[in-house]
Amino acid sequence: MAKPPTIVDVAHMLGVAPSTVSRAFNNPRILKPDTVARVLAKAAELGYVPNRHAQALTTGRSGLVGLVIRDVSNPFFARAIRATQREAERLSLNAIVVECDSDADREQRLIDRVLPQVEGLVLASTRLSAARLTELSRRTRVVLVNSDLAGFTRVLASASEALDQGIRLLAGAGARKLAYVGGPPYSWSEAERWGTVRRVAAERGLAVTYVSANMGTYGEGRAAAVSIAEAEVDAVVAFDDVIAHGVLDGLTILGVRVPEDVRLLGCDDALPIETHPRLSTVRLDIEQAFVTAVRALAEGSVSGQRILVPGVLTVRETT
Amino acid sequence: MAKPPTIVDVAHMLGVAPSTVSRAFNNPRILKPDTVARVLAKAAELGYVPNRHAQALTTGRSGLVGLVIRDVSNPFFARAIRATQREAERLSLNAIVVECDSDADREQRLIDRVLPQVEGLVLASTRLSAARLTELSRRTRVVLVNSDLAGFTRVLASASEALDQGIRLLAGAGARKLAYVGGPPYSWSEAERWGTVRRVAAERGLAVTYVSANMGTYGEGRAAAVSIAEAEVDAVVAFDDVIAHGVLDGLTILGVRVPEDVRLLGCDDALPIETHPRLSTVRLDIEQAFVTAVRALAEGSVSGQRILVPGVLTVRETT
DNA sequence: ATGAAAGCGCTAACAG
DNA sequence: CTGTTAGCGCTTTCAT
Repeated sequence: MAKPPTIVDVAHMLGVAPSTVSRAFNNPRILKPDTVARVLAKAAELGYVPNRHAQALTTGRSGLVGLVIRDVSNPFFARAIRATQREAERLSLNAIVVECDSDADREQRLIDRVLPQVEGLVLASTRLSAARLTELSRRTRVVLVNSDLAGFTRVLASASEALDQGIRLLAGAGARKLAYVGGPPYSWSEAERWGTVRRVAAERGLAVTYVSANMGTYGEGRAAAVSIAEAEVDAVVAFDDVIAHGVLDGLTILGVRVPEDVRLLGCDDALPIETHPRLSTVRLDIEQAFVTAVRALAEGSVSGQRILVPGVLTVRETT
Repeated sequence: MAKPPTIVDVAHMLGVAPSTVSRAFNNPRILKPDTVARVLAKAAELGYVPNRHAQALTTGRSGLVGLVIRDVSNPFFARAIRATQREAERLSLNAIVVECDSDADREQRLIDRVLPQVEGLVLASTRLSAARLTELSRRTRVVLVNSDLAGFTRVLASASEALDQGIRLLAGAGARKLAYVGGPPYSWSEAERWGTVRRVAAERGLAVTYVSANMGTYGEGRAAAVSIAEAEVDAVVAFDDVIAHGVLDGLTILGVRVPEDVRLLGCDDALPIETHPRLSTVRLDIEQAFVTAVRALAEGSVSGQRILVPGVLTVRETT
């Protein structure tokens, strides 16, 4: 692994100053076009590539953003990672992905570790307290996704409107008793979804049973099917698709037919596989949300604005 | 965002040399314990954190490794990302994740972009040619996962043995005609799995039909069910679980019962959800594979060794 | 339009 | 044990 050529090597070979080489890359317009061409040609010939560490040291810009998520195995985050990376790429940035397991202390620790290398952080469904976030935002740029804290720039992938539509659809089909299978407590998404379900159900005069699936796993969803069957509801709204599929499987095992006996609505639409019957869900525009977040980071707008990205109701076979 | 304190600030406040502060962090044993304590205390008081860009510039070590994968939405890679990140964390490294869509040119381009910032690269199922990889390995450390190129350090998550067992199980249960639904062509995993299926089938005197699912999607698996049903096989081995579930769904739609009419075996065991009936599969030790890869990178062993990590047959309800 | 020189924050000889 | 002194490779005034 030979030591790569530096800006000085290129300069010497051409009999120009190192600063000229630097300018050929960063500010070519102030140079004579011919000079730029010669520098670029020689650089290519030598295989010169700017040393990002040196650049970072002088400019303070590392070209890195951090993406902090809870759980890589949740398909929601696959779409999040992809969108973040694509947008970063477009902005000549790279993304560091950090998984923190819904554990605030671990999250803080990992953030402290990446902090010195990144230009900014996208925090998805963070568990950090407002105080810690305020402290953090003094050290780096921060954009929140799916956390609604005033004062911070935040992007919210909202299911509310689509969920409203979905419940009206359920009610229109004759549903009178509803179950909502909730996800991670204290998260903004959970608050929004449960809030919407409760409100719309009340408006329509539907009864609602709350069943919890705190960790948001498939197994919890399947276990929840038991209480759901006991409650004799006509429809189930699940926090997300993973839970919804658990419920679907659990219900099937118990001999409850979907959608004939019970209708089922999920949320996210991120699974790499479908099932039979195909799950009706709220398709969240996760890509849009994370692209927006990365852009806000890059623009460095300390705007503190609140951006809502609505999902759309996607009716398939379980409603 | 105030400018953070530097090593010089800490040194001045204590009346010691900057190098002493540096040593208190990097080589405390050569310092008087009392000195170390004073430096660390003052550093903590000022909120001093080493500037990684400066460190990277002087030492040449950025504390970053790159993980290059094909497709974040494939659950295989969720386990890969998690394992890589955990092991990196343990080694005081951070991981940059890059998704390249099974496209060699895009892969090369993205690699060139991260190259200047990383200490090494883990390439999972790379599409890069041996020539390009050789060229790459002159510029940075490279460890391959699921690519078997002599001369490179490589870790292979092998399904062969477990698949062999699985097929014998299928044959023991009376299967005579087999279908194999293949995944991404030219990949090592595909070659290994298809090779094993063909070999073991021949040994046992089973007929084998090859059906392809090049992109490895659920939809292709479901589509493949048609040819599978036509071929009137008794058992199906799928390249991975995503495809297997597509096949399962497709077969169900066609009225073919699993496992009563056709038995089904997947590979990977990485899905965040289960289905009904639960899929029998080969559980790959993806964590072990990527942990090993990261460690090999960090150790910088230019060993070029070939490490096999076997999977285990996991019998559930479809065989 | 280009060169010279200083400095980003840190580490690593080399002294003592 | 600790201080002094050079850089690492690049950008950026300030000159010319």
